[in-house]
Amino acid sequence: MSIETDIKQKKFRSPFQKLALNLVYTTKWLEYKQLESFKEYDITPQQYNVLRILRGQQGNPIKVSDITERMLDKSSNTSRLVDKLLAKNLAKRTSCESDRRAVDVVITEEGLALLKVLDPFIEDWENRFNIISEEEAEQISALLDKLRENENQA
Amino acid sequence: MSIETDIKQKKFRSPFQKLALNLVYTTKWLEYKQLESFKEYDITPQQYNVLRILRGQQGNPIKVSDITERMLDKSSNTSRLVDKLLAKNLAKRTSCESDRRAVDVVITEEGLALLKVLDPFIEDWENRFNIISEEEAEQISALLDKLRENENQA
DNA sequence: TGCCAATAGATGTTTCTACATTAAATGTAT
DNA sequence: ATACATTTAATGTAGAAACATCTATTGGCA
Repeated sequence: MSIETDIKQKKFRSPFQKLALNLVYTTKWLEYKQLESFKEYDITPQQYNVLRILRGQQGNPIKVSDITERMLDKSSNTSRLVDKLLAKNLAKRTSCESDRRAVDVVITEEGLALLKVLDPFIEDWENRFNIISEEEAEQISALLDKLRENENQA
Repeated sequence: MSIETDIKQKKFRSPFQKLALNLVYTTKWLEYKQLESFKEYDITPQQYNVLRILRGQQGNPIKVSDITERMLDKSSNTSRLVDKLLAKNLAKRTSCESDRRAVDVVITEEGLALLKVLDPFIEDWENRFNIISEEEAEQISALLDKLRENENQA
């Protein structure tokens, strides 16, 4: 369905306004789908994001602040997210020797196992994107990067 | 900055995964910018969304359920959002005569005045999108619409 | 008409987010 | 070496979101 139909708005101030609304709308839609898939595994998209970052470390510990750097939502409270993962035995926390302020986090076997269960779900809804071509996907990505370019301007 | 740098991830499973992450990341960035602009006017992006819908009615009342239909985030609790607007005298609520379950909502002069103050901010950050062409903006919008197409599949 | 499902919106509750503050450890400049 | 700013993570708190439930009203139909 077109964004016009979805939010029942016929006219937009500009193609840029339309794009901004469409970006927000499409992302909400995407997050909602994701939330739905994850619900039965009792994990939130944010927690999943952290888990995937941990897996990406391939066994190496990573500091809480470095997790934050890699997150999609950098304003989220990583410390408490890690708490949640600990409570479910999906991650381990050990104090960092080289810097005793820092805390090292590692994914557990249980965490890896959960990701393995979730992977097909994720791939499924990523594959839905096949409705557009790989080139188009790359192109949108590049344009999105461009939109964020003048971040520190004005 | 490229999404690779922003989330410190060099490789993606596919251009589709990269796009999915970029969509979420870019929208978070956008919402954060918006939140920042609105903060000094003590209004949230959601409340702003409702206010704009009310203004779009050009003086005609609109039911709470119809507001929800037009919102970007349809899962939000419109009833309480309207409460917030009432508390700030930005909207009025009257019971609907034809259906006593329903509630009619109208924007106040104060609400219109606030929107008028906010408009330039919004236009400013929409105009940043000028970094891409109008055609490109339209094209991304169209592709986003396409991505949401198979909503009810699988 | 009377019954029951459906709808509209309000409200209760738990969890999460945003933001500020705190506490400990480290870096740095004198 | 000491003082002070900075960094790192945890925590406190107010407000918001997510989700279920409740109440009132309406619509449909036997």
